[in-house]
Amino acid sequence: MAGSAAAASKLPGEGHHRSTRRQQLIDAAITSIAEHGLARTTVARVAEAAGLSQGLLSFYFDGKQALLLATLEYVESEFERVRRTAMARARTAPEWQLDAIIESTFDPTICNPRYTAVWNAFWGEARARADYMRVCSAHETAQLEETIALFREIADPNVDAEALGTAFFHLLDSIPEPFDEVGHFDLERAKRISRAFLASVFRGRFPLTPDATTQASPGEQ
Amino acid sequence: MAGSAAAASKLPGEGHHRSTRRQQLIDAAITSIAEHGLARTTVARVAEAAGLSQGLLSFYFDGKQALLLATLEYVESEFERVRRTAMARARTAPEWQLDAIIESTFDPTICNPRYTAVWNAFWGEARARADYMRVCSAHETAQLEETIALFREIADPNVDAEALGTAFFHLLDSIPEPFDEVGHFDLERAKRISRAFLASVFRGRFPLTPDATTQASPGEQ
DNA sequence: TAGTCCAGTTTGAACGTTCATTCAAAATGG
DNA sequence: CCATTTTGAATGAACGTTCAAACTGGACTA
Repeated sequence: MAGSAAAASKLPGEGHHRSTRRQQLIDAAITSIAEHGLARTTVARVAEAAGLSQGLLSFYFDGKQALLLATLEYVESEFERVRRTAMARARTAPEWQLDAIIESTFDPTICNPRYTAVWNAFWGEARARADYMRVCSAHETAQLEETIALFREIADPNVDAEALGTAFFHLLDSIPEPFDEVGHFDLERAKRISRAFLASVFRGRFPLTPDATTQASPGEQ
Repeated sequence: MAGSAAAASKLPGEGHHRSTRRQQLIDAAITSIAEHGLARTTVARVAEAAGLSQGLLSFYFDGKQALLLATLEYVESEFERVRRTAMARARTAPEWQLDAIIESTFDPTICNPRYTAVWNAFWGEARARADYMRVCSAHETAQLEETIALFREIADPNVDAEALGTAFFHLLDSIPEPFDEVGHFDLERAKRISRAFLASVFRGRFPLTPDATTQASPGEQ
């Protein structure tokens, strides 16, 4: 029966291709932003990058601004997803959680010129647009506090966990920035610097070694 | 003869008001960018903020883009000027130089919503515009290397001066970012965190005490 | 099976808006 | 009186959105 679960629930533009097309347009928006910047990203350019006509953008999104916001939200969700996955896989000890943060931050899935260009471009306009600011600042606040919490678990009482954690957060947040300057960014170098930071600040706890018996406090010589 | 050193050297639009008007337009551009963002900064808005007619912009600058680039260069030069002044005044020991960097970075002359909004907005578009990128990346590179050099002078051999210096640089660079989020930013808190970072990383050398033997410097306890 | 129908999808040109630039004319002031 | 400065409306280019028309493919009928 019900030959048409489809027909019954179908609003205009709600066919099975809908989410595919939306993602296609988001990918095209990312391409355009990475290639031409946010200011020069036009409906025509997005449509061209997607291989679709201009009119489709307003068919699948409520205008250009809605697509741009969806693009920002998509990139943010990818950042979040990769990080959550890495932290869930890692041991629960704070040292390993921090290592998972490093590994996920510089995972090429999210740390690549396309995504960092998008994040950077929106961040630059976020001051002037409440909708961008909502996404950007929620993301940064959550990650900053998560990082500081881990630092608090590790830090001696005679160092300032908030200051060190904040610096570590901004280190990871900012290193990928000069991506296109050289056209290529060395992710391994970024990880090395980040780990060197932890090793310098928490001598004895870093670098990590895969031994450890119980809670995973790694050995040090 | 020579009644006019003026007339002889005067190109069109080169009267004595020229630099005043240019600065007036730059200030208006800063106002517009801080208030509406770079994307929504139009010739009309800049002219209105300056209290001048639209046509004057193209009279004193080679179009809107030239004004925007001049605005970025002006803000960058202010950053540079305040920093250079502070470092020249401070003792030459690397600890005091780092303290001067903190003090100048969070000097309200340059660390205010207007200037950070401008810097942030241009930085967001820099990937896509070579002229913005030139200014932004030269600035950041110079300051990053200067910071790392100071860290090298202080750091033990068993810590990574580059990693720590890079983190410190990005800490100072990024803290002012969420300026408009709260509409107000606590510069004293920023300085406290920055100094706490140095004290945590270089225990024994920070916090600074005004003793020391050599040259003069401001008292602080 | 072949033919018909139709909701869903796609096109792209037309439209109206916004914007930077231009420039003839007016204003300014020494 | 004239060089310099300022005005602001006109101009044309660029852009986002709209929408009538065309197209698609699966479902239904004969």
